[in-house]
Amino acid sequence: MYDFRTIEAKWQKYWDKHSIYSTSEHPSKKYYILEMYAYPSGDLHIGHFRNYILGDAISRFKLMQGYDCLHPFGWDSFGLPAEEAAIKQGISPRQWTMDNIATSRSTLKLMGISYDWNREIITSEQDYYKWTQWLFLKLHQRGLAYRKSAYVNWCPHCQTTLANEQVKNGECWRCGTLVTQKELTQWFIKITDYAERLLKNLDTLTYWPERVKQAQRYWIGKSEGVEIDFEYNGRKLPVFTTRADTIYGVTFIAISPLDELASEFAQGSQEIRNYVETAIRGSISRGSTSNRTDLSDKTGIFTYKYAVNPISGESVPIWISDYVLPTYGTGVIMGVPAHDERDFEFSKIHSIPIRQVITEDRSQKSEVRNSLSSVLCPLTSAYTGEGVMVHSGSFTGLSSTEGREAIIKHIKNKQIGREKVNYHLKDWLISRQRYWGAPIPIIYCPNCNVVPVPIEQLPILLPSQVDFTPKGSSPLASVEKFINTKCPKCGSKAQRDTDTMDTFVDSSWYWLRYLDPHNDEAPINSKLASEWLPIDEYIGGIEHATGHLLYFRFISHFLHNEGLIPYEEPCIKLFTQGMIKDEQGKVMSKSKGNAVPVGPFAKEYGADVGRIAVLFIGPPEQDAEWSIRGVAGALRFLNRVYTLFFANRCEQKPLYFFAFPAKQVGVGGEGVPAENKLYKTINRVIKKVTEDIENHSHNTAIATLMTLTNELYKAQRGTPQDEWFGYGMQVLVQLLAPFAPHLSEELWIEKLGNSESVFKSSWPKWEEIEEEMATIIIEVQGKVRAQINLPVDTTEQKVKEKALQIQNVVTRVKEIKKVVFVPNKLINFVIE
RNA sequence: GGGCGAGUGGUGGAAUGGUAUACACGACGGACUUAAAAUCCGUCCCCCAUACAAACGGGGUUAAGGGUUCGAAUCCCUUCUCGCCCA
Repeated sequence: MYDFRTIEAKWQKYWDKHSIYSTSEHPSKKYYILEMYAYPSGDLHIGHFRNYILGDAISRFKLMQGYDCLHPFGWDSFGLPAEEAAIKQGISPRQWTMDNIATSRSTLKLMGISYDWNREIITSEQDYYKWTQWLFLKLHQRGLAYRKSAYVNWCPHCQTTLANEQVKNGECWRCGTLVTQKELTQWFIKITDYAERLLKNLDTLTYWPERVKQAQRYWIGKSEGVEIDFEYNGRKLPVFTTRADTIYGVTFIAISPLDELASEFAQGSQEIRNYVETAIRGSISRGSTSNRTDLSDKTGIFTYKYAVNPISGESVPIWISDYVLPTYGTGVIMGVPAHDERDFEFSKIHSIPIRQVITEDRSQKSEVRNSLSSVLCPLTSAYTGEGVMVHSGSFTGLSSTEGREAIIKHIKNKQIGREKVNYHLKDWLISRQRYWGAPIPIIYCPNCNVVPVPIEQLPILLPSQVDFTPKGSSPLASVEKFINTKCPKCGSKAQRDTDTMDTFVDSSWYWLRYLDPHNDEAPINSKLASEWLPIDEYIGGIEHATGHLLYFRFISHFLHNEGLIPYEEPCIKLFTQGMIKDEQGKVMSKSKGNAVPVGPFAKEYGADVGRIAVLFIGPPEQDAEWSIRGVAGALRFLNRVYTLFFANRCEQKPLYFFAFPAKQVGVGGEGVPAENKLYKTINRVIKKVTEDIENHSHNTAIATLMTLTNELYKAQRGTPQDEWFGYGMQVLVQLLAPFAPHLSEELWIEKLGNSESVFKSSWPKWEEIEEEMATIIIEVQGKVRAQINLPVDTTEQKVKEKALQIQNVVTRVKEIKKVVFVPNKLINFVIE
């Protein structure tokens, strides 16, 4: 067993000393490879590690291909767990955070990840969050940060508000507590201004996984429709719908309990008041603003009020129901039970009439009119498809499409409505009532109202002596020294905003800070941005599809708009790696207690073994089960590679003395023995491994290297020694370097006698060897019966002749009906 | 409920229209060893095959069933199971 402890420590030191991973000041052929940075919650586990090792293999591969790589790392170090730890353990959040960073950083170093540590960033340090505050001010300056009072998602456990993207199935993304609604005045970022571009640009992201793009499309959720003004008591009651063609099927109006009108109705009736209050508290159902709730438990209450349908002139009852989302459309919906599933359910529960006004299209419209009676049969479920309008006044007989157009025209003429586009995407709520985050740089002045902190006064520092115990308001609110300040405009006594920013603000722009992390003049260096952007490849978890990756794109669009960066879209290729699960199939995480920490693992088995084990486990985009069994295989493989370098496995005579004359090494050398079997294998391996790394099929790349190792063992046994053996050894070490860098470096320098790092060597090139012979499969009726070796490009006639000489073939073939011939591959005789 | 993805040996997985099961794990056998571990070498889908054994023989097999094709793990349809996302 090779001594990985000595070898790994030795080369890590060597790489450090020779600054092998430091980034070029100005790249000539750049490759910006980025892995999602980490939240420092203790030590890293195998699940995190998979992400970094993937990126590291690619980065080293690109390095050897002659790219100037930018491969940085940093810490997403603001956030709740630091505060919780502080409350429990009594150490300061900053201390806890910095300790965790130190542990995790040393683990990454132990695993030999090729980060340029000079560019490390820590979002909770003032030299970073100063610029997060700058970003907020910039957004504010452009009118994209605004304050409003609204019902917002509130996590009772974390005692803070949450963005829509942080509510999963009505539960808090961090702690799983049921999210309720609370009315608060908060800061929002107007991401909806960019909704259209964020949506449209998805089509240009060729190298993003389809499922991420699809998730973002759904999340942005564009729907084109109309707003139609119903009338209540002389007031306009606009409703949004994408199905104006169903307007004659409206049998009720439903408004959200959070709507103003609902509270107005509540004042007149104890019963309604009770309902509205319960609904708001969220105890009736999962009252998140982002989800229309379960179909099964739609509650509601009739108000005994009626609205007028402006097109049919009918009176329709007004209901209050919690299945109406306050934030979607106008917060008021027209209920068309015959043609909307949710309305149908609601009608069934509350015995509201159902009226069908669309019938399936039967191309002959006259036939439709004749069969109107059939429409009167009660529906057993909503018909949500398109069709032909019936019972729709003067619109009867039009198709859904024609009907929508006609109705739009009609409401425009009569000024009772307008065309409207709606999005599911909502503005980004960023205020958090917690301590460990970037303070919002806003001052409230009794005279000047809301005043942004002037940029030159940044950073607004987090005070250190604070009571973090959650009280439902920000811990900063009780720090007199922090809140009391002077108005930057008029100089009178004023108070600071006491909330901190969502940590997703920090992570929306960190990838830009890596370009020039120590710049204290500006957050972003535009010149460097033009040299390094866009990110060539970004690697991270799929769970960020509609959170981070949306904010990340949005902020990139915004900064592009500001002329600070050259591209709208931040990254060309996105790779989402699968999760690591335990043997019970549960996702590995610290909170579940099944996390395998990387640090102790590396000390016991070695970094290279861990790297190979993780990469060989399966296709990187798929989930994988972590098992210690895979480690044994990785260890055995690396040991076999190492042992290959010692004659008869006695550690005296290194084998490199077999040497490989320079003129023969590589492509197109004189007298290349193309007929040599080992030479052919080597070239096939170079090609396969190169292509596999490019496609991120690291598992099969390693399998191919195992095959090469096995072949070299066979060659080593053979006598006389194969003259290409030495070349094979050299190639093996180079191809292995991205995966097992320490061992490769050891063998490259100490055993192969090179004077410079293997990462300074250039990636082996392969020669396409013209095969002289081809193996041709012989099939009868599509079943394999034989195979023969023939010179390449043998004609169909010749192959046929040869094939029919084979016993196994000729006995089956009597009358040939057809012959399928694929040159150099296959011949198939069809007989019946 | 909707959308997307997956289902291949004892296990992780390879093969994306042309020799199914590469590579590894594991198991078994052999070599080495006083012995063990380690290491090296080899065997391992099912049936024909119920005396034992058996391939350079035949047949079958990629969740189940059907279809397209000279030829399907791969493309299409139906069903089942699992996973993720959205409701």
